[in-house]
Amino acid sequence: MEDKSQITDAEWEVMRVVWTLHQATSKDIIEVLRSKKNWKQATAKTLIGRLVQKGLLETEQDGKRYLYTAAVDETESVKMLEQRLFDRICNKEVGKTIASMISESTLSHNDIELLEETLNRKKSEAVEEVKCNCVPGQCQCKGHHH
Amino acid sequence: MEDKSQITDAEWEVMRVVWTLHQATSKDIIEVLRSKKNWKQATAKTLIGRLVQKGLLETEQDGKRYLYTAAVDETESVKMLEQRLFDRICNKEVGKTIASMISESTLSHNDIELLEETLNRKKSEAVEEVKCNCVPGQCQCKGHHH
DNA sequence: ATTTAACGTTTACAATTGTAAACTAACATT
DNA sequence: AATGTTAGTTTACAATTGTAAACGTTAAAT
Repeated sequence: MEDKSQITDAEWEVMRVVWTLHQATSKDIIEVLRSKKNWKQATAKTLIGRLVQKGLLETEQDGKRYLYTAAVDETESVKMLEQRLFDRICNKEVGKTIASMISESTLSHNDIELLEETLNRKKSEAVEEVKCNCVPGQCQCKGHHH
Repeated sequence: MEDKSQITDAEWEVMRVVWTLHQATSKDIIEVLRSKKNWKQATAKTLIGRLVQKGLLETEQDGKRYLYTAAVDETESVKMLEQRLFDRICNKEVGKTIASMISESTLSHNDIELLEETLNRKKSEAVEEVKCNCVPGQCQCKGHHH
C-alpha cells in the first residue's frame, strides 16, 4: 500500500511499450519512442529511470543490461485513470458521461454486444437513484437556492 | 484556437464551484474549498488567479470585487478529460474499457435505460472492426513476433 | 591492450503544480 | 480621520514533469 504514484503522460508512453512487449530492453523502448514521439534516447532513459524508482518497472539483469517488466498491470492502471476521471464529476453524472463516451467512440458490433451484455448484467444491481457525493457548491444536486 | 491548456486537479476544484454557481465570488470559492479541501484562502486565490490567466475563468467587475464565470463549458471539459483517457489506450480497447466502467459504476435504472438507448442509436454506425491507432510496440495489434 | 559502442546513472534546467504568506488598494467602521 | 476588513496581486518555494546532455562502466571489436 505504498503506491499512489501517478503515471504521467510521458511515463505512460514507456509503460505501454513494456506492457506490449512484456519484457523490453531500453533499446526497444528508445526505438519505439523515437519513432512515435521523436524523443532523444536520453529522454527515454530518464523516464525509464524514473519508472524504476517509482517501482512501476522492474528490472531483471540480463548480462550487462536490464530487461524491464511492468510492476503494475495495464488494466489496473487504466482503471485508475478512469477513477481519476470520475473523481472529477458528481456520481449522478457518471451514467451520462459514459453515454457520451459511447456516442463519441468508434465501436464494433462486438463492442456493442459486449456493452449490451454488461448492461444487462448491471441491471440486477441498478439503484433507484444514484447518490450525489459532492460537497455543496460543487454540483447542482444540493440545492443552493440561486 | 489558443486554448490547449489542461485543467489541473486543483484548478478543477475551483472550476466545479464556478460551474455550479454559474457566477461565483472568490468568497464563495474559498468557502467551498476550505470545507472540502481544507485549503487556506490564499490557495484558492492563487488558483483563481491562474485560471483567469489561462483564460478559463472570466471576470466581471462588481463594485470592488469580481464575479467569476467559467469561460469553458463543464461538459466540454469533461469530454476533454475523456479524450485524454482514450488517448492512452488503443482504439480497439475502447469498447472493453467502457464496459469496465459500466461494471464498476453505480448506475440507476434511468442511467441504464439511457445507455441502452445510446447503444441502440450507436448500432447503425457500428463498424466491423475498430482500427488500431497505435505505433508498433505500443499495443498488441500489430504483430511484433515476440 | 586499446578503442569503441552500449547501457545505466548523474546532472541540468525550465515549466507546471500544489500550497501558501505577504503586500496593496479600496471600503467600511469607529 | 484612523483603522480594520476585503479582495485582488505579488512573491515564495518545494515537488513533479518534460526534455535532454554528460558521465562512467562494462563488454565487444580491432
